[in-house]
Amino acid sequence: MAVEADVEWLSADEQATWRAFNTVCRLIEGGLDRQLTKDSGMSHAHYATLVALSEAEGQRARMGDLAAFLQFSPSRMSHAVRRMERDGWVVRRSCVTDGRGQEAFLTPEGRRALEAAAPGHVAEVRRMVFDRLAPDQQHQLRSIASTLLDAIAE
Amino acid sequence: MAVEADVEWLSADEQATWRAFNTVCRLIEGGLDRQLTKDSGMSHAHYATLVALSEAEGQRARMGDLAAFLQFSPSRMSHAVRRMERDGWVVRRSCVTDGRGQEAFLTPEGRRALEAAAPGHVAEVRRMVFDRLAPDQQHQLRSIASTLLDAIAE
DNA sequence: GTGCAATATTTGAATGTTCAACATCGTAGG
DNA sequence: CCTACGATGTTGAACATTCAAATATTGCAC
Repeated sequence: MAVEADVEWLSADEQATWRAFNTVCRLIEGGLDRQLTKDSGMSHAHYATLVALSEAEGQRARMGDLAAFLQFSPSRMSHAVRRMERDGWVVRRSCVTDGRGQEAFLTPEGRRALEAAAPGHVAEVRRMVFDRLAPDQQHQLRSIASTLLDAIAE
Repeated sequence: MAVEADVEWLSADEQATWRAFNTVCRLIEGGLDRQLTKDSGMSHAHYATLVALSEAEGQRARMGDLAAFLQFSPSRMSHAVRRMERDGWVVRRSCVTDGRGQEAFLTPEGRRALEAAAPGHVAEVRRMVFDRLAPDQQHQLRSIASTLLDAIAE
């Protein structure tokens, strides 16, 4: 990218906001990953995948839908499911109605792993986020996150 | 999902907040990484490291201080600096006052890379975050992020 | 029907991240 | 002194993520 004639730098206030926000994102994600890895042997991405499948009709979903729901790249989704298949939490089957597609199914073992992991994970989310925020901050955070999400989704 | 006796699940409101927030974090980090990689050949972590060094006294810092400032693990910091040393943006030297320590120095080449990358990065941060938020949301976000940061820092 | 672009997913290589193990140095106590 | 312990960093292996390329199938234009 060529040097723009006029880049509007961040103000001191914006910079402080940005650094705090960015650091918080990293720390929270890291904390959740560490908790899940230590207590349940799965990454946060695997946990989110299990949750998505458990909520889906018939405990199964097309790879693409799963990726779209989780906002994962197709490649990331594919690698993640392959890994989880190795662990016995998921199986892949060719889609009947579309030969190109694959469907991921949650196995009973996967459901058990999810149910075992959920309480600790939820507690950690509470500990790191909701326990710290006043009710109005919680409401503000929801509004801010939704605003950004809509904007990014274009 | 099975209900555990003593875990307080997230309310529908909390769950919506949490999913939006978590997704936004992932998308923003991913977007910044992609922009920097494409336009400047560096990851967000490398960019942050260059910024930290450029702001440090004498354009250098102890590995540990750098890691603490960026909230990186020592290992991550070490790998990142090794990689950046290979790119000629940084050099490592043994610390004079403490034989255990290493200091990372920003090279002129590293400074040039940073200066070339900064405008595009700032523009992306604006595009993804500050352009979308009303002034009061911006203020709220700073307050929320600071609150969480303080809490996580214990 | 045939050919071809679009769609759905996977694969392999490069890079990044984490964890545990290791090496080295500083320092406080005996 | 010197010994043991804590602090500072690095390394290697396992795993995760991304990008580009490959594969397979569908749907459409003709």
